[in-house]
Amino acid sequence: MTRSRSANKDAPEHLVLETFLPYRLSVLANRVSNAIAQDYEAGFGLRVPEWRVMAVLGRFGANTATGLCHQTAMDKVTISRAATTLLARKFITRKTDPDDRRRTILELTAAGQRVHDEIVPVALAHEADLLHTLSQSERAQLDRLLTKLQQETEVTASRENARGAAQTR
Amino acid sequence: MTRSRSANKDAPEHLVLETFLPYRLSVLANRVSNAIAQDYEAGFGLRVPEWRVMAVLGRFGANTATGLCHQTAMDKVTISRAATTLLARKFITRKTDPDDRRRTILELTAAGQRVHDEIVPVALAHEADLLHTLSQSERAQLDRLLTKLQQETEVTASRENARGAAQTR
DNA sequence: AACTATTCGTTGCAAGTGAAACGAATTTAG
DNA sequence: CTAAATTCGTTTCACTTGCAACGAATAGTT
Repeated sequence: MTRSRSANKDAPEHLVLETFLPYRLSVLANRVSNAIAQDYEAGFGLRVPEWRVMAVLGRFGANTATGLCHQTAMDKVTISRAATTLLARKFITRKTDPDDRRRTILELTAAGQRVHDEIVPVALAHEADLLHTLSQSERAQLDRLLTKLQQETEVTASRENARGAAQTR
Repeated sequence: MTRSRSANKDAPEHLVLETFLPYRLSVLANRVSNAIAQDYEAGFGLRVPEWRVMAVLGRFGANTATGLCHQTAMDKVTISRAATTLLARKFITRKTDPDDRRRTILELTAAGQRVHDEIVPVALAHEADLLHTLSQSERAQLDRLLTKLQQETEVTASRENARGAAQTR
C-alpha cells in the first residue's frame, strides 16, 4: 500500500486520484454539501449561504454583514445577496447602524427565528446520519485531524492574503 | 464540550457552524482546492478538471469521455470542455472509436505525457505539505475516516441515482 | 476645515457548473 | 428490415460565484 517511490526520482510516477487528498476532499465535500443543500431547499426553500447567515444570527444575535463574512467564511457579495433574499422573505431585518451609517445590522425576525429553530434539528440529524458509522473516539479523531488540516490551510491562506490584498493578484 | 441537549426537545438549540461537519468539509475542501488550483494554473495553465483528465489518462492510458466521467467524478460536460481545451493545447488526441463511432478515445500526446510527469511531483508535494504535521498513523486514520464518510455518501448518492435516473428529477 | 485614504455594502461583469435538449450512432423490438 | 429506444458527446441555457468598480460614510492628515 505505502509504495515507496522516493528512491527513483525520474520514474514517471502517476497519481492515484482516488487516494489523492485534495481530490477526495473535493468530492466528499461536494456530495455532502449537495445532499444537505437539498434538505434546506426542499424543506425550507433556503440555499446554503442563506442558511449559514441564519445559523450565525440565531446563535449570536444581531450582526453586521462584515461580521457575518468572518463567521461564515463566505464572500461579502454572497452575504449581501443572501441577506436580500432573507429580507424579502421577512426572515431577517436590515437596519442601518446609527453609530456608523456605513454598517447595516442584520437580525432574525420572529418568523426567522422559528424557521431557524426548525432547521437546526434537521441539520444536526443530517450530520448524525453522516457520522452514524463512526464510534465516539473516531469522531474525536476526525475532529482533531480536520482541525490540523484547517490550520495548515490557514497558514497558506494568510500568506495569500498578505500578498493578495496588496497586489492586484 | 459534548453538550447533551437531547433531553429537552423544545430547546431552541443553535448550531455551532465551525464544528458542523458539512460546513467544515466545505470550507476545508474549498481552501485546499483553490490552493492547488493555483499551482496548476500558475505553473502549467491548467485548471482542475483538465488536470484530472490528464491524471487519469496518464495512469490508465487511453480512455473514453464516459470512462473519464466515472474515474474523475466530474460531469460529462466538464470532461467535454476539458478535453477541448487539452486538445487545442495538443496535450491529448481525440479520435473516434472505430468499433463504436459514438465514442471518442482520448489519449495523452508525448507533450501531454511530459507535462503530466512534471505536474505529478508538484501535486504530491502539495499534498505532502498539507499532511506534514500528521504522523504516519494519523494519515492512516484519516484515510480510514474519509473512506467511511465516502461510503456513507455513496449510499445516499446511489439512492438518489436510482430515483433520479428513472424520473425527471 | 479641507483633502486624502479607508471601510462598508451593493451592483456589474466574467467565468465555471450542471441540467436539459440535441444530433449522431448503435442497440433492441416487433 | 424497419422503427423505437438507448447511448455518446456536444451545445445551449440558467444559475451561482467571486473579482472589480462604485457611491456613501467615516477616519486620518496636513
